Amino acid sequence: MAIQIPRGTQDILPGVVEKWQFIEEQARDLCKRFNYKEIRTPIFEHTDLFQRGVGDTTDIVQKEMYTFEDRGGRSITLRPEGTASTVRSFVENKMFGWADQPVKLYYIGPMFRYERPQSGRYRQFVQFGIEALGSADPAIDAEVISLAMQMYQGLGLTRLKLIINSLGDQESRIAHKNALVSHFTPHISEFCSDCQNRLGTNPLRILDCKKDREHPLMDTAPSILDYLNDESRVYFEKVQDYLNTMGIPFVVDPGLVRGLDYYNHTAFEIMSDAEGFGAITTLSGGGRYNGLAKDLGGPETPGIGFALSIERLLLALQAENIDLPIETGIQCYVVTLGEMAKKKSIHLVNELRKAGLSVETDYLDRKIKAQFKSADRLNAKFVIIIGDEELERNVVSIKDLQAGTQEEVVIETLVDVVKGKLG
RNA sequence: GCGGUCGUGGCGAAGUGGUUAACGCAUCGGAUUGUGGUUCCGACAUUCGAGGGUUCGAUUCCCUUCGGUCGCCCCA
Repeated sequence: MAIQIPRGTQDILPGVVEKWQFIEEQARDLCKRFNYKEIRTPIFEHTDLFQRGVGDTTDIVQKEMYTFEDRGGRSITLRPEGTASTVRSFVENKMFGWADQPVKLYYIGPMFRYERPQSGRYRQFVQFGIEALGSADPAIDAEVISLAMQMYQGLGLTRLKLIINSLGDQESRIAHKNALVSHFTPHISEFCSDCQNRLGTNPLRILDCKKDREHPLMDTAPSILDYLNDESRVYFEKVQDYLNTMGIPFVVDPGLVRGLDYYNHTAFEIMSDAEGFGAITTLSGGGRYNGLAKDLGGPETPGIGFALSIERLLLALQAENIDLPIETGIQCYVVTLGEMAKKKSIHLVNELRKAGLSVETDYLDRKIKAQFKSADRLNAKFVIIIGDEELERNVVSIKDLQAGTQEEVVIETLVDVVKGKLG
């Protein structure tokens, strides 16, 4: 039996890869406009990075990492997300000392999580993400959110829902956490086993639980928004102000809890509410992580970022019936008839390509009819016909496939004539 | 990690415990000996995901396994 692709991965083949290229171009273009520079970090890192960066209690670290020992006995992990690597690189390369601050970076690349695949979820998936390090200005939070929204809107998506929340600073978080513990503790036995564990590890996540959603204590649970200290509250208000100023609609959801430990202050998620979308409606997520650089051994540096998955973006496009303007087709197809013509065509094809044109020809010794069929299927603008008969007169024929017209030109002028026709 | 569902030619898709596994698309050849997208004719699965079992006989029944797909958990 032939070897199969590993579970949860996919081959992206011609015909679809053009969509990926288009989206990646859009992302790069967008980053250029927002002045984010690309960073490329390794696909694998030391396992410690994610344990410390993403957080030991998170599902990602506890059950989803691709971890292995290399031949030198080091514990290595395929990156499950991009922020930890980016901040590691920021610290390691002392970017905090760069002249231009804040440092604004973006990445596009594969991430790996060991999960059961389903619609919109793969074991290897591609994230496009940005990180802005070195600024604690709420305007940067708004900028990151704006870039994320523009990425989707620029591709034509409309069924978008932006949800934001504030997780507050350290002080606020502790106050809220204590309030949650005292709220849930008396009745914790009525909750699912996951939630009973969460009470000790990360009580915030109880609010996220789908199973216990109906429990009366959920609605009355203390909201983080009521525990924000003045500084955190003002910060969050400013972020909202800026979003309003830019005309970006959003909903504040105090229940929005991001699954990674490093988040504080602003957290946001963009979802699709398009019909026919799968169960997973989150298109992207992001937030602020002011303590992360320090946790990873660098100076205290504020940071914020977000990441989106290209796979889910494609699903969203499909759900909204949006076709990307993908260009297919070639400019010339060279049809040959006869031995002499074949030999001559090799040269002409090469000349046309050197002149910058996209050109294809037959390599299967097919009959004329089949060669024309190929040209048609390849969506060629022109068919250039080279036959022994023409060669004797030093000409070739050019046929415009769309118009159906055909004319003869002197061989030496072919390249110029074709270029002229293509404008 | 748990559950539902599915697995037949390049693709889509019928089908039945029994001698030749429908059909559609695509492909190739011919009608049209040097001209495409239409039409007509012809060709194209020692084989029904893999392994094992039941049976005189299995693609069809059973078990195992791998994979797709959808959902739970969680996330992008």
